[in-house]
Amino acid sequence: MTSIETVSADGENKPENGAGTKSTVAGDAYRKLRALILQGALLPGQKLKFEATQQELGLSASSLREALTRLVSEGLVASAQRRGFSVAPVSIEELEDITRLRNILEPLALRDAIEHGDDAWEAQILATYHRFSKIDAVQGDAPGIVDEQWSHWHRAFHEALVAACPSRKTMQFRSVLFEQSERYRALSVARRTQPRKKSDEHRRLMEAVLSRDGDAAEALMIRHVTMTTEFVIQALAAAQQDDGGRI
Amino acid sequence: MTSIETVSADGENKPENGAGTKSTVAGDAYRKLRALILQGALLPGQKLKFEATQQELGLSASSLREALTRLVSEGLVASAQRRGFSVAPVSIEELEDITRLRNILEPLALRDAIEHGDDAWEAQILATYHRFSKIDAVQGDAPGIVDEQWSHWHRAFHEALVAACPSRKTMQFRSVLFEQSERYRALSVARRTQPRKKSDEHRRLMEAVLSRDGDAAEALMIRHVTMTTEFVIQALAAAQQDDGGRI
DNA sequence: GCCGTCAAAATTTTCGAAAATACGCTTGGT
DNA sequence: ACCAAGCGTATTTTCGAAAATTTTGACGGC
Repeated sequence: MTSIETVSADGENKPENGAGTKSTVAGDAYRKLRALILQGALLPGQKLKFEATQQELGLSASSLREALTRLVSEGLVASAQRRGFSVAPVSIEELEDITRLRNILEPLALRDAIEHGDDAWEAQILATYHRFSKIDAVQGDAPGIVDEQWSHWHRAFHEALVAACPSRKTMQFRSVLFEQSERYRALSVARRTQPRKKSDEHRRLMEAVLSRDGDAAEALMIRHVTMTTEFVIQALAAAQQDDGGRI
Repeated sequence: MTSIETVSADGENKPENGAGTKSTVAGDAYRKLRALILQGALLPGQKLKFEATQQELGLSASSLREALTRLVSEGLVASAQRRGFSVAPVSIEELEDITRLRNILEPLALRDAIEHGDDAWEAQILATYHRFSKIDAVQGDAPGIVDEQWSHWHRAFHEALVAACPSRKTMQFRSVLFEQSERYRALSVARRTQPRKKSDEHRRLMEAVLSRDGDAAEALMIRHVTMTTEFVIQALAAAQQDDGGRI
């Protein structure tokens, strides 16, 4: 048995692993579509017509269907039987639901990681934080722009924090929820009118984790997740007034 | 917007809804395969060759692929890139992982349900418990037989208990974990040598829930989940000695 | 005798077109 | 003028075969 494909987000498959990666058409489509949805390029509710989507990604119906099926089970795409697929709708209620569960699973994973983490785990946290903080510091304060690099390292950092958690299931669910949250954040960023205000939440979180202070880490994590959601809700609510609820 | 297909187990789609159900080939295959895996007819690790599986279910490669993809994301099937699919392997560690998370999510959903449940919810609990208890009382004590009816009403009862929980995400994850647990239980039943000993756990659980006693319900639920897992582990460990770990 | 290489066979993955279904529009009736 | 039914079009779903990849087995060199 070689490499079992995990259900979701394996962080990032490097373009090369040994003798050249073997990607699949359906897998590529899945990742591409996921990226488009996560960065808000495809809007919630938008219909994903086969012919158009197919052409855009350059693949056959069956493969596209496979990719979409995968996204459905991750909650990023909705499927109406025999009426095709569409980008999953968003709602403040759903975001609150996601947040509530995240506030349970993230601390759970974090405490596990703190308990089991080794030197490599610590190093990885430091490394990803470094990358993230550089980008975070530089990142343009111009609203309305979804920064791919920022998202990437933000995710990598959060992933690194909990990477030492030995529970596969917890990690899996956590990852799905994180992803869903990210979509909301991206949507709110795209609609944001005020510049983002930077914070040192991530640094403090990292420090608590590295000093193996479970209680502090949990508190900071919950605060981080909760506050992020609050900002997102504000931005979405404001945008919705202009939109007339278009998203 | 009519009916959005949910990610997993909608309990059971009735054969008729209004003007005749519209099933899809891929969806049927998905349900059929899932049933086979859950009742242990397909053994863990077993390769799911396309030609054979396709013929058995009578469908094309693409549709089968779609069904398998769905099962992968529910953790019942494993996919090795370009080397096809196989029934997800089992391990005591995984079962313990599943159990640990279930012991968090089930009580969470249960407390929510107790808080929000209305008369219809109570009625449904009573109804499904009635069906379940009848079958549970009669059920042959002969080991080695997986009773479809028992499984069905057992699941329905547990689903009914938490049905009033308003958190979609919690319900979704709970459902996935319940399903995975069921597979382990089925596998242990098939290998069980001693007759099952009946208990009144379910009745007491129901009573606590209906009397809206969250603490008692939580305690009973955790006990139920934990003890079930312990039995399963015992049976699997015993069987593994004979098998030489074949499953 | 063992290892690496190459080709045949088995298997999975992908495609492009056919079948099935839903949608919208016109038409005919009241 | 309004509704229903029927028909053509748009769209999704399914199929069966082609393409790509892995596995197997045999051969020849070391």
